[in-house]
Amino acid sequence: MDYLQGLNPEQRAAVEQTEGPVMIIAGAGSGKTRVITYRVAHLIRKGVDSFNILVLTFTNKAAREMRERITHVVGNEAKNIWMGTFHSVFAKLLRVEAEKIGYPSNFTIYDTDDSKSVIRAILKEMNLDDKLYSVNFVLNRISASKNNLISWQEYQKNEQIQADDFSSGRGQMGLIYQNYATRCYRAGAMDFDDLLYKTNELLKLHPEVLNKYQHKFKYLMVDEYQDTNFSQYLIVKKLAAVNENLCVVGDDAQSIYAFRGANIQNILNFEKDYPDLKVFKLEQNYRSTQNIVHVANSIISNNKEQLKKNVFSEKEAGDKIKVMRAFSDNEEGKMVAETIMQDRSLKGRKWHDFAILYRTNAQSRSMEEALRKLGIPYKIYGGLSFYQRKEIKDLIAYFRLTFNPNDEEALKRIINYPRRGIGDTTVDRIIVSADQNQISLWEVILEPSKYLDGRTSAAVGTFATMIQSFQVLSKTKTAYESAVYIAQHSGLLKDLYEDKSVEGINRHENIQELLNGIKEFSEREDIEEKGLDIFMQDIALLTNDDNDKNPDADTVSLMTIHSSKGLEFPQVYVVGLEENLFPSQMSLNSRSDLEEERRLFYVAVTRAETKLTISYATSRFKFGTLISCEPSRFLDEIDAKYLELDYSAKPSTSNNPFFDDDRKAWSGGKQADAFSKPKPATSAPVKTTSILAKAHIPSANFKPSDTSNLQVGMEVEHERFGFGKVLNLEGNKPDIKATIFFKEIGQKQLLLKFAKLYIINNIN
DNA sequence: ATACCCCCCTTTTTT
DNA sequence: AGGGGGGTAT
Repeated sequence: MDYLQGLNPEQRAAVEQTEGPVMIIAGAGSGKTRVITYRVAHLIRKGVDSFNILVLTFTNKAAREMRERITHVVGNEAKNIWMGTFHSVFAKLLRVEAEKIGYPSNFTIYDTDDSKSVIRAILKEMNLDDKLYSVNFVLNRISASKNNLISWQEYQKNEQIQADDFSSGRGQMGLIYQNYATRCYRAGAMDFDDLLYKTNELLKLHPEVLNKYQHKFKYLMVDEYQDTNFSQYLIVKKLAAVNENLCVVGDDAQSIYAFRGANIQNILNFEKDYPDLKVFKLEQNYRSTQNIVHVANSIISNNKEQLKKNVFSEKEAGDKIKVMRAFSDNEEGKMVAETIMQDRSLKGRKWHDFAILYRTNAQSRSMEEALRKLGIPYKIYGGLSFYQRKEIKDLIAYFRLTFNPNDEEALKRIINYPRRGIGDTTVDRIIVSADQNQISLWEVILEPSKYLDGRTSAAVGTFATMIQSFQVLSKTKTAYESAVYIAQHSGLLKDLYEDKSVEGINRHENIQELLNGIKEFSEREDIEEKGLDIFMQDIALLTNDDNDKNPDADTVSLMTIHSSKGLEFPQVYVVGLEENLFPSQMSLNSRSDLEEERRLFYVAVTRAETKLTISYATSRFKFGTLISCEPSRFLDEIDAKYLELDYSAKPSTSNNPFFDDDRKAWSGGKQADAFSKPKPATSAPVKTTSILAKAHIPSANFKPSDTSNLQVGMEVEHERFGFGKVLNLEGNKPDIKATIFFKEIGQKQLLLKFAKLYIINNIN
């Protein structure tokens, strides 16, 4: 039990209290992960069967790291622990039990894009105004309902909800919810929220199943408990009801997911659910200097509702917190990049000692540009995940359809990609036929001649046969063999291979990368089943940091504050501290939203170990328009004695329409108005005009020639595309397609029967 | 059926 | 600024 030696008394007490309900309030940087991992290790050392332990984390990454650290202490036993995110753990459980609630065990998991697409289709069908019923609004409303375990039936019956919807003119919401749920069910699909919602349904309708897992999971631990929603809360409560060996770990000050349905009350009220609860508070911060901890405390003290705790550091006081003012977003990036450059050589840092944190993903651009200019290597976390790329989603849609032919979103995505002559009209006809005959789209597709006319019916039939061949094949082949076969025979690989543009090559490489990933999976020795269906099972739940090829590379990290939770860096830059950006404009309407923003700021600040720099710009581009910005109210909330203001930046004349050469006005003021914004010359947004691409002006004598005898090598002029040379001709009589290289715009394909071309010469 | 152009909206955060 | 959807010419 030597691992207990490295813990402070409070940490150790929390580790050793293995029985009964336990709540650990862990301040930022207080060794929370250590405590959880050692607690699990301790359980196993004490003789608890690792199969009886369930650990729920917030990210896959956290789960992976914990498992590694536990393995370090207890060895291979760690493999048997059920450990993962709520979504992945209960997806796994649902795969086993799905049939009990009417789903196939190979159900598809719809991601947010799939959900939105379903909603779009429903709105269209119901003829609803998509301004009033915006897709985001509808999805949020459905999501919130599911997270509060309100079924569509209850939604329609609930008077309060109905009154709300009607008063906002959205009386059809209940019906939309019903249609959405029905459609997902029909498609054998669950969305993210369903994974929790349906788990609740399963445990409620099937006491024998509940009982089974209650006895399986004798010990439960939940990390980041402050971020759980009602649906998650109830699953945990039910599973723990028999043994009550439930340990939750969290920090109410770091609750930043209320927008997604997380309920901070789950942690604030935990004591009421378990009166014999043992509470441990971890208050010593081992991560940051005293100055950083003081700043963090002074920020969070502006929030009203919180659990009392006193986070302190015994490290050195450290540097003051630097506040930088820039005059534009680009300049902010430049200042950050330059100080990173300086500090690296001055203090002998590595690139990976630095992190730049921002409120919104859109802010990454100005930072990237600045880093690139100075040749600083960086890596962006979050943003578009590998699995969200179009080409990856396309190939995966083929896989999805192979294993679940009812998956309508997958079907719609690929039925005409690559192009096989099945257009929107045909797809609409298939949908109508399916509705009329009360059958699935797939059933229509299987017998196309019954519902469609000759030419389209043949194309659809070929498509169906192809998918069926994938189904047969995948039953016997490994994941890799099946995947390669499907990528080739769907025509997708060829389609991408033929695209020689930079993006096309990139897409082709991405597909190869996915196939490589599947190959690795196929070659794994620790799993028995290696079919493509197994690989597919939780692919929808993977995020991009699960696909990090080179996690140890020495690069500066860029990410949103949300995705920085749980991480730490010696030097941290928190950028964009401006009103309407941080705090976000959306949060200004309610106290609780504003408090969440403040907690977010708290999270950002507490990522820093030794040096923290905060910056803001007085103007920035938003939606392609330059706007002027005021410093964030959060800056005023920090006690000035911890701050060091750097107003040395001189506004550069380039790209700054606000700057009117009146430099005197820009010198830093006193503390009272230290953050007050210099008045710009213009207060209204300044529209920037884009440079128009020059259009080709046809020659004076331009008149379309007869192109029936057009030959490769001829030089031609097009009304809009300008001068070009014929590279290739293909196709038959009326539908001859010409590939022409135009001087001004590059290669194009034109149908001769439509294109108006003037033949200049006939060199051949 | 397809390709291109224009206009709209976006930007809060993510499993 | 950039991406997506819808409308229109090819």
